[in-house]
Amino acid sequence: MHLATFNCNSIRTRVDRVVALLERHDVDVLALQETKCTDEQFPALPFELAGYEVAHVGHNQWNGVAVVSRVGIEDVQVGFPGQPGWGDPVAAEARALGATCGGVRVWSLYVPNGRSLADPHLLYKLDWLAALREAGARWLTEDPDAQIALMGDWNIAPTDEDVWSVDYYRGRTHTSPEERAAFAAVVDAGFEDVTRSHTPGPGTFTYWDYTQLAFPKRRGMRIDFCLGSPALAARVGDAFIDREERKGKGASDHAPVVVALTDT
DNA sequence: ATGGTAGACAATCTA
Repeated sequence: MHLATFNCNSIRTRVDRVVALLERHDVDVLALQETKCTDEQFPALPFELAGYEVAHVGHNQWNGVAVVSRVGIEDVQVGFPGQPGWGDPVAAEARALGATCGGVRVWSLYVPNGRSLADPHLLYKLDWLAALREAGARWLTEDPDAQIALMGDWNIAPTDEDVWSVDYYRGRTHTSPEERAAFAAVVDAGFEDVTRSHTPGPGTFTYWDYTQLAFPKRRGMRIDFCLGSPALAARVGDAFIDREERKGKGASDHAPVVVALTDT
């Protein structure tokens, strides 16, 4: 079975490319982030014609996450327990969607960006990750054998290897000790980055800014991950980053990450 | 020259 995660940066703009990558990589379950549309606006038909079901949550032009599956979608859950909100009035954003697909509890996650180290949005990001850690720890307490895949855009580069320049990101978000600690806490709760050993760095990235020719200059970050529970991690046979998808006109600023699971 | 690119939506906001 193949799992994948992709920050598509607008599903309406890129639906044909996304369906094509499902077929190109024989993907069974795809976690999408930044769909940038409401549930009504989500273009489900192209996925259904390709044999997939879709679960989506989107409130407006920002955020939006989905799970796309051809191995069933059960127990769809919008948001995780304790997920902090944002805005005025404070409300949960469309940043987390869970669904059970082919026996795997898949979460499509779009971690808040943080914006800058002095911005309240960074505290929101840290709270959000702490709450996710608590929820994840509880899921594992309830069922230590659960196959859980926390997939998405984590907006954190966990190590210095995961950015093109340590100096460039000093004083910016994504590499601060606080953000890295928040990511490490999720790992400590029992979720392993299942992609890294199959996609070694340095210079291995999943995101490149649209500006300043960042992609051809190989100036990127590794911020998209699949964190697996022990039972899920034990099934991972391979993983890769589809860097080709970032090339050319009309690409997202992220590349998809694909994880191959062995059969149970 | 407060730049550069992309998307949603229609004056800015987000990344």
